Amino acid sequence: MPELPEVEVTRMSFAARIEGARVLEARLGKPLRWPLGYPVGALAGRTVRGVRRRGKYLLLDLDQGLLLLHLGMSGSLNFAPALPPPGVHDHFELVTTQGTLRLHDPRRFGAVVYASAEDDEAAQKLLGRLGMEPLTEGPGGFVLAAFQAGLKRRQTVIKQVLLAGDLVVGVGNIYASEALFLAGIRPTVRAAKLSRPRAARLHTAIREVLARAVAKGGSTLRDFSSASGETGYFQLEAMVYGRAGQPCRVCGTPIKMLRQGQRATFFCPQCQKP
DNA sequence: AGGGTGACCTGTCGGC
DNA sequence: TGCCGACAGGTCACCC
Repeated sequence: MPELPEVEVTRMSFAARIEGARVLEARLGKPLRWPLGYPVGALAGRTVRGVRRRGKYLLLDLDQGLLLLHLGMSGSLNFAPALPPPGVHDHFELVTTQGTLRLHDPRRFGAVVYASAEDDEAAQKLLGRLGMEPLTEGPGGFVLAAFQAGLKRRQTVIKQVLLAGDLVVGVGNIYASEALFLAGIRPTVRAAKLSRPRAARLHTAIREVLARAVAKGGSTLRDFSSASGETGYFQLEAMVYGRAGQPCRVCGTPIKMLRQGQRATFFCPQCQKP
């Protein structure tokens, strides 16, 4: 479910409400992708300073240390003054003075990891290799020249480079197909072979696709709901994702599907040039 | 070091 | 209706 837009929408839906809250109790359910790396009981008494996002990770800053949350493939967060009793797929809970934050994650590819600081080993193991933030402007953000240079270095197919997350973060399987469509680039082109203008168009397309999805409230196709429980955001009309065999919304040519690294890729053979 | 593959885990959907 | 395989939004450890 979550790519960058869904994670960002989730963040915005509870960041202000949890800020300043004191942790009363923390609970773990079934194991997630990694252990918390800290005694869960020791989180009681901490104060939540705020919630940031890095790639698809949410960083819950505490007055001492921080929690890194990842939603994996199937995770979602809920934050409310009171929640119903936890279900079988609720695997982490932070009860605070301002409400309870709960992670629901059937597949358990998600994670909650404690780090004493953002630059400590536990945090850097997860954040250390992440690429540029696509929605951040200026130095330290999604710098066009750095993106173009990064692409030049990669012999792999462009779709895989976008998914890898070490050049630019947050582009998942759906938005990778969508961004490449918007840029008119065939997903099978070798990254290094993209001309500078085409790379620039892709740079713009990535920002547009992600920003639009954030503005629409996180639009990934199925069952996304923000941490305030708002659901039903299916507005993103996918141009290509999941539309194999259907006519391209621009030119009418049937959309094609192929598999790259065991993941489905969709493209328009007419609009997207090799 | 970059690139490719399998692994993690559960739910859902389509076909027989 | 029941069963079974394919597939799903992510990413890492591991090989070459």
